[in-house]
Amino acid sequence: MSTDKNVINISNIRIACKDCSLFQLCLPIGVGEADLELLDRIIKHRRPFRRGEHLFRIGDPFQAIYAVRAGSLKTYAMTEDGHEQVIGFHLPGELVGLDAINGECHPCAAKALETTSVCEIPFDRLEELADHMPTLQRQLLRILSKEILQDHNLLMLLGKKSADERLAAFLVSLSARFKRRGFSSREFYLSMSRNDIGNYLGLAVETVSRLFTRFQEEGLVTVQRKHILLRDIDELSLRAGVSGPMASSKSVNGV
Amino acid sequence: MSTDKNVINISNIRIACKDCSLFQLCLPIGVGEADLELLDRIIKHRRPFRRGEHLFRIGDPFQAIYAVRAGSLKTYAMTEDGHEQVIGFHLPGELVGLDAINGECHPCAAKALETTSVCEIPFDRLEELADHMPTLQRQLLRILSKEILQDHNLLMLLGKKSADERLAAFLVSLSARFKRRGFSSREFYLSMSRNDIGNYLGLAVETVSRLFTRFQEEGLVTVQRKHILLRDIDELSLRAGVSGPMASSKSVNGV
DNA sequence: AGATTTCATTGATTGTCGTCAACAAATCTG
DNA sequence: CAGATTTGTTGACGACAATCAATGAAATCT
Repeated sequence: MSTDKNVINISNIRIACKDCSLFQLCLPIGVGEADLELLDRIIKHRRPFRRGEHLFRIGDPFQAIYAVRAGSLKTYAMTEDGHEQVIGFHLPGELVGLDAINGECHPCAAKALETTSVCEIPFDRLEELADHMPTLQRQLLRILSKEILQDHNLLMLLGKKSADERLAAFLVSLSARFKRRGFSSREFYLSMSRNDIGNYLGLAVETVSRLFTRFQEEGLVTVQRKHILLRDIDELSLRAGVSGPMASSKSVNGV
Repeated sequence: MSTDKNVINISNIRIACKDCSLFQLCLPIGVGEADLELLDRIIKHRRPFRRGEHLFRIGDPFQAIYAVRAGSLKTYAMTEDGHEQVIGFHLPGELVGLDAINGECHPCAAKALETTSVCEIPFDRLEELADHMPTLQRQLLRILSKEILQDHNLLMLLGKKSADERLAAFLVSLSARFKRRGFSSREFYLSMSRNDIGNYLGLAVETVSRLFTRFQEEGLVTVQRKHILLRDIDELSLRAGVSGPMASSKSVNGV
């Protein structure tokens, strides 16, 4: 917070992929050193984005995909009537911009939630590279497929789950993602606003706020502003799955 | 309906990709005849599936993706508590099973909604083929990306839209997809049940039923069982986008 | 064909969550 | 640091859609 008063020239402190702790998260390829070197060479490191800045906006020409290096960001689209719809939150090691591959320009925007640095991967160069690297090609397909899978999970959440199930699922999911990155799975910082959370989960801000309060009253979490402490992850996981009005009354569908 | 009493040997009446009217829909690649021939060779035509039969179930080992040839099917996943969640409906020319590429087995099931024939494309063979065909590789990425984009659209629908907006959007979307395939965009047959529609749209069956009735009363559609006639597509499109309680009252967000 | 089951429609009622509104806290700005 | 703006919390109220329940219509089965 206090060390980055003066922006220094990033290009000088560029870090190679092979030395990046996130490397196996963003492109977990099984390639040799030589291939990795090639991959590394096309990747651009850009100056960090400040909170609120856009990596790209809706309609921007698609040129590159991005890997989050540090910080976090959100992607969002616009409904026809000008409403923002948060599509996802992205933590270090995650890729952004995959939904633009098909088209000419970005169908959604990416905005930094805090000071965030990313690796820019020009897509045409990546494709060229992949032409001669079957492993990379296959990896790309897997990454996109995984993204589809994640979206399907979110679809289930929005289609079936009640408000508390949604928030519980959200917290549990974040917890797992932080853990995977070596951060605490019990305690973390929510870089997104309540508004963004509600938007993402298909809930009103007020509902999110109330739920945080209720979860806290029930001893599930301790919430202090954007700081979250999960006191009972098991119970939260339970709520994320089975709960709501049906769980108590009777067998839901005979299973 | 009356001609397929005896199942005949499908392998004899196999149709080449290059002669398939759907070819440019399912794999719109810009490849030469020779490449197309290679692609065609790995594709298997299987006997048609009857209504209710599964192409694959949740947890089945992933071996192939499928292109719908005729008929239609639904894909669905299971929530933790055993509830079915319809992920999508698939018309001729659309690919199924893309969310399994990342893993070992299918995360969702695919079930025929009517008598349906598909092309089975063994994925390992497809990858081998793509290793030597950059265009195919790139095409695959684009197809997956498109799928992601579609999921995002559905996310917006489930996250923000009211019940009538959802059904309107559903009908308009189906209409466009039928049109693309050379069928009527005004008049079509809903192969899926009301239950499936509701499940897909995150609504109760009863709500779907009531909405159909209401849309009919308002002269937007004529519904007769599963047969749908769109009387006012423009108005439906309008409802699919802007409507609900906010549209009338005041500017939603200053835009 | 009749019986059984599945599917679709309609009505009555309840509950969850969104909306409106006011307030508090924090962050931004000059 | 004070004022302004954004962001988060809490309460009251109402609406939309889910649930419960009953009936009707098709489709499937024997």
